[in-house]
Amino acid sequence: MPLKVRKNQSPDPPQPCMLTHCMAVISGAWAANVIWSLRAGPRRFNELRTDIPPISAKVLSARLTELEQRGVLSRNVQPTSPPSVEYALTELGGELVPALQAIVEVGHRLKMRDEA
Amino acid sequence: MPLKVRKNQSPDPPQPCMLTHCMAVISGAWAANVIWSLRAGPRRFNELRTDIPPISAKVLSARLTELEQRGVLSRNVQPTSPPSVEYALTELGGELVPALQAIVEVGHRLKMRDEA
DNA sequence: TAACCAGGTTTCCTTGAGGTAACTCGATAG
DNA sequence: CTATCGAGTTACCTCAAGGAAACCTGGTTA
Repeated sequence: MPLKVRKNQSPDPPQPCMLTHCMAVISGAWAANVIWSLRAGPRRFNELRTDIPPISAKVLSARLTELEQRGVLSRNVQPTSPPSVEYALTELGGELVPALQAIVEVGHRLKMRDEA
Repeated sequence: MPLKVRKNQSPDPPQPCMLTHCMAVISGAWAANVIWSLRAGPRRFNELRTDIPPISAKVLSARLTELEQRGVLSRNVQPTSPPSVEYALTELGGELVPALQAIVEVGHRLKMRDEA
């Protein structure tokens, strides 16, 4: 007798793929690191580059553009000379920080565990 | 005068790359979906396949192996015939669920916002 | 005898994300 | 006049993660 496929009890009312869609917000290389770097306040392009050493200008630029379009962060050109550009988390973007924090904490404890 | 690079105020004491390391726990295609599908209880291989329709057996298998090695989920062979295999979140793995939940909520609100 | 099941593994192929390096631009400092 | 800076582009390449499809194993049922 074939095993019967149990209904998944997870309440997933709105759309089945909400998660996939929402995870896309922080997808792409270094996206989480960028958010992480901005959690204590605005940073300029080159500051982010040195915060996240192995990131290339191209990818940082791409990620910043995406995250801005998605409403996670804002881009602010200062009229200095040479003009400098400050990136900062939006209000909604800031709410991702505790989530990342939680993931870091679990990751940390998983590491503790398998070092023991 | 060159702009001075401000020190990043983010408290990042343990290691600078903790975040990168921890995010790797949920990296790989469909990893978050697998965790999400297990949040309401154990599921079998083929149940997960139908929970997450566009996933291939190969990738699901790879992801389950990784997540098990990382301590996020457990694999339990039931001595039925044919043997069936149940996957379930570990205690630590379960703690990722609220984090994913938070990301989903922000994603949802970002979507609301740019539909308006 | 043949087909089906669960739970995978293997092979092969493709694609697109990411890395590197060089270049741009306008302003300013030496 | 030329080098530097901040903030990016652009062109090019590569390679490993994923997708598709076929196959496997041991037991069961029709």
